[in-house]
Amino acid sequence: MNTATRPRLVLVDDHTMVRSGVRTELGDAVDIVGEAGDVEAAIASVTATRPDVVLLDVHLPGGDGRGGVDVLEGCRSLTTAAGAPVRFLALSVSDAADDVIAVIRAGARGYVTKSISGTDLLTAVRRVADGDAVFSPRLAGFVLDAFGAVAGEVAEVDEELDRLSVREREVMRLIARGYQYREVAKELFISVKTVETHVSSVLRKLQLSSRHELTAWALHRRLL
Amino acid sequence: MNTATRPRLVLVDDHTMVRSGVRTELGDAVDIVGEAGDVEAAIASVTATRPDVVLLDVHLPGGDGRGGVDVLEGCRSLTTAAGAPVRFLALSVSDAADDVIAVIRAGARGYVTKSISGTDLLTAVRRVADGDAVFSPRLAGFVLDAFGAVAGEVAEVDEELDRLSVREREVMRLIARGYQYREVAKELFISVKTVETHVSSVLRKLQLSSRHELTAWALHRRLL
DNA sequence: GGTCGACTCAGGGTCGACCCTCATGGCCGG
DNA sequence: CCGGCCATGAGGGTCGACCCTGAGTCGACC
Repeated sequence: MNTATRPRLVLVDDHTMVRSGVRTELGDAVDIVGEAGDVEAAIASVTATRPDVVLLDVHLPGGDGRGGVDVLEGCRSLTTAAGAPVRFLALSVSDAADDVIAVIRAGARGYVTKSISGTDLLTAVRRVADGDAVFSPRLAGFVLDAFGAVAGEVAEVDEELDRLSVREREVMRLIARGYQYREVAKELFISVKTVETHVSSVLRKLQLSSRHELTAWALHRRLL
Repeated sequence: MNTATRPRLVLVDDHTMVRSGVRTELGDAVDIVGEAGDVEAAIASVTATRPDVVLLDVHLPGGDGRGGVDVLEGCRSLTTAAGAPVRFLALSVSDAADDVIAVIRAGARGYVTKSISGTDLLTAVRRVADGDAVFSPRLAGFVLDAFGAVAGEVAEVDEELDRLSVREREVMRLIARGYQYREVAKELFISVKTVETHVSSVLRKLQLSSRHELTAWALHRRLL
């Protein structure tokens, strides 16, 4: 992702008025590829379209009644066509600590309230698409205190990550999760030898020397 | 650890009166093998005695001025003679969220305030020694919400862990962290062949088949 | 048309991970 | 005193991880 292209977006909110408002405010700057008003429809839509970013309402009907958290858990580990993870930006009327914690723990990369301006929302969407963490100022201090400074690290990740090709990123994700070469090969329908080639490139580009270091690296950057 | 034996304890608090009070209240039920009143002395004492539990004051002079957190970071990954990790129970006058979060993130297994009764403190020490997580009731909800339920899982760990010998546990910890056989051998002053033997035993006893699964296992049980 | 990068794959080599068997010595409980 | 568990370690074997060289296709860009 870079700021020149339009992020592909899925919009999840049970209020039609809110969805309409977001569409109007963001307008042509994004590509809205899906909308949903409940948990089930949201999971289906995100799985089908694999967007760059999901704008996710925290309080949502359906599922197990835990709102946006159910959606996050139903969409674990999805990736875009480019191999980047599908990222979630929580959009809520509430700034209660409990809501924030639950949705961040479930994997959201940001949290903003519905009082945000259109231009600020666009900025937030773009930053999340780029892998940054985004929080409205009054939440930032709280969240970063609780979970350690993530934001700073994430920025530098994509510099190194950008040097990898799409295919290399796919291979890297599987290797870091402990897959064997043979398993990666079967998963991606390529030969073991090709997997070796990609792994070698990844290790060289990231200046690592073994799959263990790769795992540690990915773990540290929270890419798993 | 089991409740029949007396847990070996190190007491860290800058107030002599508090240490005296703890000694009196816990009396013969524990074996106090060290005491300290500042960060440096605490690290030295814990490193030297490798107790089952460290009772740690959160606000402590010395170090980098971050109190108990400095002690925790100075004592990373220490183990007792039996191969279990040295566990820390934070003891504080404060129940401010910031204090709790900082010390838990740094690795403490529990947090109680100084208003606790002697019998309750003894229970807390024993539970921490057994690997449980312990928090005073009004903190429990907050902490578990933020960091996920840890307490339940830990109990079942030691059943499987108990089937390993002391030496096997030491080897396992290093392997799970990504050490190579050669590095483990050097670290423990034994030959590579002996490391192989121990690793084989560990994998067989835990019914795992590779170091990757071991890492995942240890990660899941939060032994790293 | 030529170059360049991404993706694909093969051959061949080194080294680490993991397994099995076997052997020694110490310590403990029967 | 002996059988058993533990820690130590050797020999020998299979297989996976990682590296280097080389090479064919395809699409993008000049």
